[in-house]
Amino acid sequence: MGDTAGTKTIPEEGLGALDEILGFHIRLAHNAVYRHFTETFADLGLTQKQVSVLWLIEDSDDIAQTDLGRRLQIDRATIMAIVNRLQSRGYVERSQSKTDGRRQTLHITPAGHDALQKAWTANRIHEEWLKSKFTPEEVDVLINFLRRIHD
Amino acid sequence: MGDTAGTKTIPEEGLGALDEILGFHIRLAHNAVYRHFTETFADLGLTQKQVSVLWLIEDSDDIAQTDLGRRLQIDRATIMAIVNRLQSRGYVERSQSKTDGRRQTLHITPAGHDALQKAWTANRIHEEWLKSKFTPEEVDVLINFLRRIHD
DNA sequence: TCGAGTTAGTATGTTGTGCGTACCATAATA
DNA sequence: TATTATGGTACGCACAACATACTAACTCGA
Repeated sequence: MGDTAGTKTIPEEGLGALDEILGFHIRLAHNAVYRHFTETFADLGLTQKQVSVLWLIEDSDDIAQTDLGRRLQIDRATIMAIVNRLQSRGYVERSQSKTDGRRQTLHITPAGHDALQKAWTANRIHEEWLKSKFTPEEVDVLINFLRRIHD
Repeated sequence: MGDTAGTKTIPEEGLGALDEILGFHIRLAHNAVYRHFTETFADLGLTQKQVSVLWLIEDSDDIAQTDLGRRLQIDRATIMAIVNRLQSRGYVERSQSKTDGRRQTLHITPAGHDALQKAWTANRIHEEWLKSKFTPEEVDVLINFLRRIHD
C-alpha cells in the first residue's frame, strides 16, 4: 500500500477535473439508473429501450417504426433491431399499412400487454427508488432541466 | 385527437405516460449528450468512456484497473476491454506494480497525452454546448441532483 | 505458518445498442 | 414520366455491460 512516503499519490476517491464536467455526471447518473433498472427488471428480462418502445406502441396503436424512432430519438436501423427482438418474443406484431404501402404498423400482442403490466409494476418500484432522492419540487425541476437537453 | 379522418389516431408528438418518468428523461438526455459527444469527438475517434478512463489515468498515474473501475463505476471485465482498446491504440501502457504482484499499474504514453490534449479541446466545445442550455446556477443545481443519483 | 478466503487481472462468450451502408418497394414531386 | 424522398430491411462493425471461469498473488485467522 502507498505508505507514508510521498511516492504513491493515488488520489483516494476524487474524480479530479472530471467532477466539473456536466456530461460526465449525466453519464454516471444514467449508468446508475441503468443498473438499477436492470436489477428491477431482471425477472422480465426487458431493457429500458424495449420497455419504452413497447409502451409507446401500446400507447399509439398502429404506429410505424419511423415515428417510433422519431419520438424516442432512435436510429432507423436501431429501432428495427429493437422491434425485431420484441417481435421474436411475441410481444409485438407487424402488419401492412392500408394507407401507405411502405409502412408497417405495429401493435401489441396479448403477451406483450401482459409483459407491459408487469413492467408497469417494476417501473413503479424503479421510479420510487429514483424519485426518493428528491422532493417532488426537485423532480419537476430536474425533469425540466433534462427536457432542455433532449428537446 | 383523430378529429379529421377519424381512423388514424396517432398522437402527433407526445410521449404519453412516458413523459412523467424521470428515468426516461435521463435516458433521453443521456442519449442526446452521447450523440453530440460522438459528433464532437469524431475526429479523435474516442468514446466518452475511453476519454474518461484516459483522463483518470493521467490524473492518477500508476492507478490500477480496479480503482479505475471503482471510481467510474465500471465492471472489472468492462474496464479491461476499455483499457485493452486504449492500449492497442498505444495510448496507455501497463506495468507490474512493485508493491502488489496482482496489480497492473497504468500510465499514459506520449501519444495518449496528445490525444488527451485534443480531447480537452473537443470537450470544451461539447461542454459549452451542453451548459449553454443553463445558467451557471442551474448547472450547479443540476450537477448536484445528478450526484445524488450516482453517489 | 499453513490453509482458506479474498482480490486483481485475464480470457471467453452473450446480449443489446448505435450507426453506417446498401438495397428495394412505394410514395410524392417537379 | 422521371426523379427524388421515404420506410423498411439486411448486413456488418464497434462498444459496452455483464456472467463465468480460471490463475496468480495477497491477507488473515487458527
